Amino acid sequence: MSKPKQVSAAAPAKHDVFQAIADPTRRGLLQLLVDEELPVNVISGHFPMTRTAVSKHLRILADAGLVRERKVGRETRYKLNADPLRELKSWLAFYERYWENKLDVLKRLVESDGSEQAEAAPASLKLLDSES
Amino acid sequence: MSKPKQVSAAAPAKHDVFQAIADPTRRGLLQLLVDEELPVNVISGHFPMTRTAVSKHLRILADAGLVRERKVGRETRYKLNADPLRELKSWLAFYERYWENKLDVLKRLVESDGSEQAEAAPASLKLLDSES
DNA sequence: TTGACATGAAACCATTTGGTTTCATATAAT
DNA sequence: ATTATATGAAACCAAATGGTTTCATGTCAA
Repeated sequence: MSKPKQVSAAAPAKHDVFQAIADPTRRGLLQLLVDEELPVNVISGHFPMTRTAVSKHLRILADAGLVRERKVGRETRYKLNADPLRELKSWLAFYERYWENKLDVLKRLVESDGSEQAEAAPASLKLLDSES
Repeated sequence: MSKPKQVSAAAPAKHDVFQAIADPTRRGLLQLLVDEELPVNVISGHFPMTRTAVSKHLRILADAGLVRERKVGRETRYKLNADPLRELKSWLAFYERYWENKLDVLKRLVESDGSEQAEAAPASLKLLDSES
């Protein structure tokens, strides 16, 4: 009886987000549903495959929490739920410092010889806030 | 006339980065190689599978450009190359507004003065708690 | 030179994946 | 009440995936 009603957060994530976004069709689905809630019928019209196939992709996305479904009459409408992408973001964040090579250059500069003048740094320093 | 034909030449990406990071073992590999260049032998010691299996994962990562290999004597050493993750980052960036803007949802709600329909308010407010 | 070590390639296998077609069910429309 | 629509579930299938074992090759050490 007690239907937990799927509140917020804590998505069970039977399919993890990494796997969910691995498929290009699925990424296309996310993009399509980014600001519109659409029924399966309409959604599948955008992809070169069966409605059933699209439906299965939607299920995988739903399992990963990336999409929310809502029954309206005889149709099921889906819309994006970007929340689980936060996990991706935090995973990515860890690696960001490893592609900002300029940052490493600066770091080496600062760490390896602190005795020298720090005046050479300004140009490099700008790179530190690279991202908005 | 001379077709630009993939100017960058840096990212052949036979395997795309989305698929490459979909596998947990592969993500583990990236983490392991984050600041150390290691030979296959040592790398495989960290995973519960055959050296050959690890080697194949490394190949997939290499194909996606996420790892660089270098032959040293009779061993092949691998190290992280985070650069291709930029693609992921930019893909993600597009979706960021769809989770950051939950604040905006509230803002819109408050600003519209709720004169039309206030029933949605409590549900929306709940979404705010999902903060990392 | 001979033998041990490090590795990738190949052949093989079980499971998962992405897709299809067919069928059942619930809701809308006539 | 009957028919049409929207959808998911099931059964099925080919290809990809993740793994294994075996083998060949190149390099280091004795």
